[in-house]
Amino acid sequence: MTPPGENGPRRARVTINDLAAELGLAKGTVSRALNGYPDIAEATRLRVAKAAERMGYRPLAQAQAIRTGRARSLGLVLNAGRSDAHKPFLTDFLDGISRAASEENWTLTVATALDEADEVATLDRLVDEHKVDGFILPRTKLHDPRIGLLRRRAVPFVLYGRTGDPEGCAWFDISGEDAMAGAVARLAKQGHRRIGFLGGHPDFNFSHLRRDGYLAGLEAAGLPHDPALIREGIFTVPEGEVAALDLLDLPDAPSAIVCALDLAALGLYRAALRAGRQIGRDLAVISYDGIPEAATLDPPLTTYVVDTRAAGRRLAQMLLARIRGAAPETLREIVPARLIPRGSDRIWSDARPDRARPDPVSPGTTRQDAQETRASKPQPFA
Amino acid sequence: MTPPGENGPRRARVTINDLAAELGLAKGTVSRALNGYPDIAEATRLRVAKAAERMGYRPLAQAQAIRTGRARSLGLVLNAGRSDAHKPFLTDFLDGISRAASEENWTLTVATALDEADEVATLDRLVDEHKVDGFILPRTKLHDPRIGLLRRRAVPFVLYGRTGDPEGCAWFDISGEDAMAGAVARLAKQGHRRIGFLGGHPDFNFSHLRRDGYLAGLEAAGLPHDPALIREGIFTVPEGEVAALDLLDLPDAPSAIVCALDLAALGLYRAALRAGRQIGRDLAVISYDGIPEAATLDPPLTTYVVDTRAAGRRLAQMLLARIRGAAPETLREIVPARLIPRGSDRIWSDARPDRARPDPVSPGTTRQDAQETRASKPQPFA
DNA sequence: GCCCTTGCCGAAACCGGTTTCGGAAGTGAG
DNA sequence: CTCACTTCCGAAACCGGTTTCGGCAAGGGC
Repeated sequence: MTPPGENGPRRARVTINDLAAELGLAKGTVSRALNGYPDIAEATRLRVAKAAERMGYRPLAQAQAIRTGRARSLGLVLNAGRSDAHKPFLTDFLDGISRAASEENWTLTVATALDEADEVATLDRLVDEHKVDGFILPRTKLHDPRIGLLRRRAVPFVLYGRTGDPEGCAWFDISGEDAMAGAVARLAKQGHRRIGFLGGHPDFNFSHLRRDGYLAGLEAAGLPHDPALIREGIFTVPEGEVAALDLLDLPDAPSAIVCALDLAALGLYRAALRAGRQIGRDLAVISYDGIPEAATLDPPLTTYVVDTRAAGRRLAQMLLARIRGAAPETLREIVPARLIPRGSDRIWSDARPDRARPDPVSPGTTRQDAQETRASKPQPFA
Repeated sequence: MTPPGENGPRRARVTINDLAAELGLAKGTVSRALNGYPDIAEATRLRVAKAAERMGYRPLAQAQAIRTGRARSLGLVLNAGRSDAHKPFLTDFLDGISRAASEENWTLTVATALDEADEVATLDRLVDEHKVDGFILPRTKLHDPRIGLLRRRAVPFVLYGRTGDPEGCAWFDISGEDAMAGAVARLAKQGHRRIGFLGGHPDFNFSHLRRDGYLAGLEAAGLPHDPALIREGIFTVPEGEVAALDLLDLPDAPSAIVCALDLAALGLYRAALRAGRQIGRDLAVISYDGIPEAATLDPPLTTYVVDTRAAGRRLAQMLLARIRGAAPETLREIVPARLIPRGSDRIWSDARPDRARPDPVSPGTTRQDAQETRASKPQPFA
C-alpha cells in the first residue's frame, strides 16, 4: 500500500480517460477490461489492470452509480428515540457492517429517526434519492412498517431479527428462544422449580421468541407454567426494577429468574437489593445480551452474549448478496447465543443469608447497609 | 408530504428530462431554474419549482456529484479498537450529525478503523473514492495524524475537540478546562484543601486541557499544587480503580477528587469501596462526561454533562460551512459543560473528614448549586 | 430608426464512468 | 481461395445531471 496522500497539495484524481490515454486504448475498452467483460483479450486485461494499479486509478463511485444504478452503499437507519437498547452494541455493530462493506469497496450510510413514522419517512427519502442500494433493519418488530415500505418499493433489505410475516424477507438472527430454553434447563437442573421470567416489549419480535423459549424450557423440564411468574414489556432498567420487585414480592416468589434482556437484569439487581434478596445466594439469575456491565456487576451476571460485531458483518454480507440478486429465502440464518457462566446463577448453599459473601470484584469489603441509604437507590456498579 | 411509497411496485424515478419535457423547456434551463441561476425569469423559476414539487422530482445526488464534485455526504470514521469511551454517546452523536445533515439533504457516511494507522488509511480511501466531502474528526489527539493527512489532501474537516497545532483547523469543543476549574472551585469552597485529580490518557488533547483546568482551579483557590495528588493516563474503569486506590492509600490522602472522565469516577467508586471510604460522606467527587450510569450510582455522581447530540449537530453544520468555503479560523466554537449537582460532592456533617471540616450543607439545596455552576471561571485558556 | 444592452432561454459540451454496436483482423472449414 | 465465424477493440450513445456559450427578442438611449 502506498503511503497515504504522500505528494503535493492536490494530487489530481486519475480518471479512466487518463488510463485510456496512457494505454492507447479506448476508454470503453478500459472499462470493460476492468469489469471483466468476456470480449477482452487476456493480455489486454492484464495490461490494463497493471496500469490501473500503477497509476492508482480508483473509479469514482458516483460516476459508476449513475449508469449502473448502484450507489455502492448500504443503508442503516437508527432509531434515536428509543435511546436505550442497542446503544452499547452500536460501535461493534457499525464496525461489523462497515468492515464487511468496505471489503467490497462499499460504504455505510447511516441516518437516524425519532420514531416509527420518521423511520419509514427516512427510508423513503433515502430510496428516492438513491443514496443506498439496500437496508439493514435492526430491531425488527412483530409487525414492521419498514418492511412493508421496502417490499412495496422493491428495494433489498435484510433483517436483524425475524418478523411476523416472513414473506420476501432475508434475515440474520440469534436464537434467543434456544438461549431462554437453555437458561431454564440450566436452572431446573440446579433444582429450581419456580422460575420467573422478565420479558421485553411485545412490539419487538424477539420478545415473543424469547418468552416462547422460556415456556418451551419449562415444558422440557416438566415444570408447570405459572403466568404469575411472568412480567413482560420491559424496555429500560427502571421498568425492569419494578417488574422484578413485583415478582420478588410475590407470596410464592420465584427462586430463579430468567431475563430476556440484560437491561431487565440490571433492574432486577436493584430490586433484589431493595427486597433483601441476594443474587447468587438465594436468587439465581440468567440473562441475555451480554452487555459489558454484566461482567462487573456483583455478583457478575451469567448471561448469553451475542456477538454484535459478527452479526453486523454477516448482515452486510447477506445484504450484498441480496442486492446482487440472491433470493431472500436463501438468506436466512440463525445462530446460537453463547452462554457466559458467571456468578449470578449459582446458589451457594453453605452461606449464611447475611453479610459475608464471596465478592469477586472487591474482596474483603463491607457492603453498605441498604436501609441506611434508603432514599438513593443502592446500586451495583452499572 | 406525500405518503411514502404509495403506489405500485415500481414507481419510476422522475428525472430532470421528464420535468423538462413536461414543461416544454430545455433540461439545462430546468437545472438552472432549480439551482437559482440569475438568468432565469422569476415566472419560469416558479413554474419549474411547482412542477418539480408536483411530480416529486428529486435530483439524483450522484449524478450531480459527478459534475459538481460534491458527494453531499459527511464522513465520520470511528475507532472501533478503543472500544470504550464514546460508546454511550454514539447514538446521540450520530443523531445530531445525521439530522443536521439531512436538513440540507446531505447524508452521513460512517466507516470504522481498528487503530490509528487504519484510521488514516480509511480516511485516505474515502477521499480517493470521493465518497464524502469532508470529515468530522472525533477524539482529537494532541498530535493527530488524521489532521496531517486531511491538510495535505486539502479536504475540509472539523474537529470535535482541539489539537496541538491549530493551523487550518476548525473545531467545536466543550470547555473541559473550565469545568475542571469549576469543580475545584466548588470543592475548595466547601473547605477541601487536598483535592486529587484523576486524568485521561495524555495522547488525547482533552486530557491536557482538563488537567490544566484543574491546576488553574487550584491556583485560583489559592491551593498548593501537589503532584502526588495527580494520576493520569486513565482510559478504562479498572485503570481508574487502581489509580484511585493509589490516591486513597496515600498517607496524606485527598478529601476530594476531581475526575476528568466518568469512567475514572466509576473506578473511583470501586476503589472507595475497597478502601473503606464513603463517597459523599468522607470523600467528595466531581466528574465529567455525564454518562447515564452516573445518575444511578450510590451516591449519584455529581458530574459535568456534555450534550453530545447538540455537539454532533453543530459539528455537522460547521463542516457544511467549511465545505462551502468558510475559513477554518472563523469556525471555532467552545461551549461550557453543564454541571449536574448530585450527591457525590457533598459531605455530610456527621462524618469525620480527614483534614478539613466542610461546611454542613443540607442535602437538598439546589439553588446554591445553580449559582455555583457559573461561579468562578478562570480563563487562561480560550 | 438604429444600435447596443439586457433578459431569458435553447443547444450543446461536459463530468466520469458503462454499455451497445459494428467492424477489422484472424481463424477454420469446405 | 472463399466465406462464415470468432476474437477483440474503437466509436459512440447513454446515464442524469451541471455549466458554458450563443442567440433571439425586447427595451432604452441617441
